[in-house]
Amino acid sequence: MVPVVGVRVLPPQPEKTVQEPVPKDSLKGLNPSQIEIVTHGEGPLLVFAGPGSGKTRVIAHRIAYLINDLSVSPWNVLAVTFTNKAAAEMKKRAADLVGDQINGAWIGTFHSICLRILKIEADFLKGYTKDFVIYDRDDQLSLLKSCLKELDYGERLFLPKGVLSEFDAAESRREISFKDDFYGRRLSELYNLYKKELVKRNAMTFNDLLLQVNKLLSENEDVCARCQDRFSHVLIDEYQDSNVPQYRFAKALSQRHRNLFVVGDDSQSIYRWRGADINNILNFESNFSGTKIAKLERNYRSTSTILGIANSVIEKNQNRKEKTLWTENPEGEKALVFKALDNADEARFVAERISGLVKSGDFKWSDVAVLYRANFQSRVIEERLRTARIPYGIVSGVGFYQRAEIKDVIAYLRLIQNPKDDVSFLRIVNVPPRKIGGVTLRKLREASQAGGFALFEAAEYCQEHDLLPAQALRALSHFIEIIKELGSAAESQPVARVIKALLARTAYLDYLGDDHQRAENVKELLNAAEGWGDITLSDFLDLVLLATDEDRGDSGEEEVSLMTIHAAKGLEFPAVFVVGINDDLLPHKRSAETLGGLEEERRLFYVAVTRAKRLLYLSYASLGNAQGGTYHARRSVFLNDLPPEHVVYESRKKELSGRGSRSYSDSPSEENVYESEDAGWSLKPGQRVAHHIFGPGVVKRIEGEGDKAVATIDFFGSGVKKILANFLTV
DNA sequence: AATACTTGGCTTTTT
DNA sequence: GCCAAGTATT
Repeated sequence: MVPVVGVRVLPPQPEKTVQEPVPKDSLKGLNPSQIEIVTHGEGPLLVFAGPGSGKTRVIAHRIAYLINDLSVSPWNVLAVTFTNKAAAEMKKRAADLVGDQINGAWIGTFHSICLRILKIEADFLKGYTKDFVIYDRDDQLSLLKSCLKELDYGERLFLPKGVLSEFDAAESRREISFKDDFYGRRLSELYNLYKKELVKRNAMTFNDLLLQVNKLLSENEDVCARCQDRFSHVLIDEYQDSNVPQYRFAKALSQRHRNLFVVGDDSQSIYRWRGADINNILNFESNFSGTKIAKLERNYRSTSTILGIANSVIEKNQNRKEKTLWTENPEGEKALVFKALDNADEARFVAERISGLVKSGDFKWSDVAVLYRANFQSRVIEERLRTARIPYGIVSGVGFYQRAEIKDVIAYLRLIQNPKDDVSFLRIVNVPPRKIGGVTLRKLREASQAGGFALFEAAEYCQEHDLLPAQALRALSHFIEIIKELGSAAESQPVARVIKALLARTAYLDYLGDDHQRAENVKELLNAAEGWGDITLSDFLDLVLLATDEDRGDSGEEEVSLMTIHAAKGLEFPAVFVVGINDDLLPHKRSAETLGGLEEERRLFYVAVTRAKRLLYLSYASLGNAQGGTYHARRSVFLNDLPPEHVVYESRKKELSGRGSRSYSDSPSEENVYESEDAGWSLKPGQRVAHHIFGPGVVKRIEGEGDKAVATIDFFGSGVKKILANFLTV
C-alpha cells in the first residue's frame, strides 16, 4: 500500500475563468489533478500523462466539461487521435457523459479529419477533384515502380521500398527536400514525377491528406478562417506520436482561439522511425506561448513493484520530462527475470508459466500477453504454445483491408469512382483472368502516354478506333462495359448493391474457387457495406480506405495474446511476458545507427513493462540463433537498470534432465557474474574489442563512465570511430 | 499462365 | 538459413 514516490509537482493553478466551477457529472470520479486538467480555462494546455493514469478518461471528461459546463457547442469541438480505435473509444467515453450531442463534435484520426476538410473544401484544391481516391502503401509502391521504370535509373540503386521511405522521411521534415548529391538529385526528380503522377490519377497518399490541408490553411485565408472559427477547441491525444505536418495542422487550427489541449507522454514515444517527432511534445511550451503544463503521474493500472521497475528503467534517459509514476495499488509480486538457454528454452519457460498461471485459477488465457521486439520472434513461441495446447492469437499481421481479395474489390470500386486511377486499373484489368496480357497493356500504356490520358481512357479510345487485335479488343470491351455499367449503378444505388452486381458480373467468387476463407472475407466486406445502409460509393471508399482492423488485442477470445511491443502500446494485461531481452534485439542493433536510438529503445522497454498489471516476466536467451548459426547472446543492457528490490532472478540449469530444473536466487549476485562478463565499461586502451557492424578493433581512448562511456576504437578495415561502450563486445 | 529458379533482405507499422 | 518477390522459362 506504499506509494512508490508521492511527490507531484503541479504548476500554479491558472486563474479560474468566469464560469462557475460547480462540479457536475463531467467531474465525477476524477482525482484532483485530473479535475484541474479537465477544468482548465483558456489557452494551450499540455498534459503529460503517464501510462495507466487515466488519459482517455481525462480527454473524454474534458470534452464533456466543455459541452456540459462551459456550454461550448459540440460543433466547435475537434478531437484528434492516431487510430480509429482510439477515436471510437474517445467518442464512446464522451457520449457516456454528454449523450447524443457528441455527434456534433468532430472526433477522428488526423487523416479522417483532414479528409473531411478536404472533401468540404474540395473546390479550392489545386489539381484535384472531390472524387480523389486515397493510395495506401501498396498502391504507392506500384505507382512508384512505374515512375522508376519511366525514369529508368540504374538497376538496383533505387529500390521502391527504400525510395518510398525516403519520401516519407522527406515529407515529415520541415521542408521537403533532398540532399544535393548524385542520389539526392535523382530522388528529387523521382519525387516530382511521382507527385505529378499522383495528381494525374486524382489520388492522394495518407501524407497528402495532411499536406494538402496544411497547404489550404496556409494559402487560402477563407478556408483557414472557416476552420479556425469552427474549431474553437482542439484536443489531441498521444501527442508524442505527432509528426511535423501534424504539428503544423494543430498550430494553424488553434492560432485564432488558442484553445489547444494536448495529452501525451514523451516516455512512450516509440514511432520516430515513421516520422513522429518527440520534440513536438518536448518543445510544446516554446511553440505555444502561454502554455500551462500538467502531469498525471498517479497510476491505476499496475502494482507498485512494476511501477518501481518502470521508473528506474526510464530514469536512465536524458531527453525526457521528469515525472515519477506512483500508485496506491498493492506492492504485488516481484518481477521475474529469467535466463533461458536459448529461444526454444525461453518459449518453453513462457508456456510452462502460462499453464501454471491458468491452472492456479487466478488467470484466464486472455489475461496473459507475450511481447517481443520483432515479429520473427513469435515463431518459436507459437510452436511451443501449440505443443502445450495453449490457445493464442497473434495481434496485427495483415489487416482485413490489406488482403488481396479485399483490395481487388476495392480497386474495382475505386476505378468506378475515378477512372483515372491507373493503379487500380492495373490491379484488376485482368482479375479474374480475362486474357488481357502484357502485350495489350504495353500498347495501352503507349497510347495513354501519347495521348496524355489515363489507361482506362486509353482503353476506351482503342476500343472506339479499333486499334488492337480483335481478340484483345473483345476482352477489353467486356471489361470497359462492366466498369461503365457499374458506374451508372453507383449513381443511383447504395454501395452494397454495386458490390453485389460487381461480384455477379465478374464472377469474382468463382475465381476464388474453393478458397473459402477468402470468399468469406469478400462476403464480410459486403456485410460491412450493407451495415452502412444507403451509403454512397464515395463515402464508403473514404471509410474503408482509412479503416483498419477494429479491436485489436482485446478480441474477447479466450486466448493468450502475442504481439510486438509496438502493437501493445495502449493495452494492458494482468500478466505480461517480455521475451528476448537481449542486446541486439532490445535494444535492437540497428538502433545504434541513429542518435537517440538507444533512448527510443529504452522507451520501448518502458512501454513493455508498463503493460503489466500484476505479474511481469522478463526473459532472455544466452544463446541466440538468427540468420543461420547460433551465437553467444548477451543479456540486454536494460536489465542492468532493474532495481534489485523489485526483481527475482531465475535461470535454467544446463543439461539437467530439463524439466523444472532451475536455479533460484533471491539476489542478482549470480547475474552479476554475467554482467561483468558482458558489460562494456571495463574497457582499457589497447584492448581488443568487436562491434556488430564494424567488426574487430582496438580501444584507443575512453571517455565517460558506466552506461555513458564512449570509446574511441580503431577498427580493422573501417577506420577510427567513437562508439558507446555498451555496443561493444569484449 | 503456370512453374522453376534467382535474388535480396532480415525492426518496429498507422493512416 | 529462410522466405518472399521478381524473373526466366516452358
